Amino acid sequence: MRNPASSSSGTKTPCCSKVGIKKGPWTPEEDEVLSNYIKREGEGRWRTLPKRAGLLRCGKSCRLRWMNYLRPSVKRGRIAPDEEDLILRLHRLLGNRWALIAGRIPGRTDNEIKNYWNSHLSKKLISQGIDPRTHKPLNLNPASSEQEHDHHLASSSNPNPNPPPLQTEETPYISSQQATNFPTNPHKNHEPIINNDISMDGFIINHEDYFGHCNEDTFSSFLDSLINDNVFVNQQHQLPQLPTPPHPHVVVSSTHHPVVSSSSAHNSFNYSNWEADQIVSTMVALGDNHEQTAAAFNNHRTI
DNA sequence: AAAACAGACAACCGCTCATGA
DNA sequence: CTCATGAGCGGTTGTCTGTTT
Repeated sequence: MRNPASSSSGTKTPCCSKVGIKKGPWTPEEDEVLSNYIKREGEGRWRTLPKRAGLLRCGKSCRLRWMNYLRPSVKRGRIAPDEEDLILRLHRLLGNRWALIAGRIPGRTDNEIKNYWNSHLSKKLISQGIDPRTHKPLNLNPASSEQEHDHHLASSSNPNPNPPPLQTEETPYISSQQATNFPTNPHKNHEPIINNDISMDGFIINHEDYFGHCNEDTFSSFLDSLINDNVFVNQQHQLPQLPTPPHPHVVVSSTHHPVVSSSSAHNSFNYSNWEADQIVSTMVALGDNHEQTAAAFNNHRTI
């Protein structure tokens, strides 16, 4: 890991430039101190936490260590194939919104997913001829792009044609607890410019019409629906029925976060249903631009 | 056995947003 | 309304580790 004594970039001003603040990898002793303190006092007040806990770290570093490594809910180990598939689908919808994606994958952190994407999935997509940023075929040939696109989408979204059952003891897909972890403050910087009207496959989608009334819960519900594969079933070439609460498949918890019942996730999720038909029709209906979709939701959430 | 290389991932950094004074 | 502060996010860096030459 990093050498604690060395700074990665000489000219940058670190957040914790104070003398005596330790950097670099955490020791088991530091982990224990931090864990014990947070278990005792709870999370939050990160800026002052190091001093109160007796750690020579900056608050940011403590928060990161806790969130990405020490939290009891953090799941260690390899990314399972079903998790990978979910990451792929969510990335298609959301782009590099790692925190948002992580919020949908139990026990995984944004950092972990980001690392996995950069080291595994992006390369995997490239090897399949897919642009990992746009999820569209590389070297687009306008004449055959759609067909090729569909083909690649099908193969990328489900690399294994006969996957094992998704819901297992080891890999719960979306727990109700996880569903309630939907971030309350989705990051909003770096949002793309939104085309108000997207024309694709003969449809005109106006975000004012379709997303103008959406709020965060709606977006969350919508994601849940996509994950649970219950929005576009039997909807070929129809505009998506963006769930306007109350959505029949979403239980809104007391914290106003939609909850996907595990049984629902279990029973309704089926790899075959997530084949090209579903995903492609979804994205076609949405203009096949996950960033625009997500941005549209975010953009109008506050209006 | 040693060096070179590549992959994995923990950690850092700067930026943005939310909130309260 | 403005400013300061805290928190969270995504991009990037740097080190460790395993593999290849």
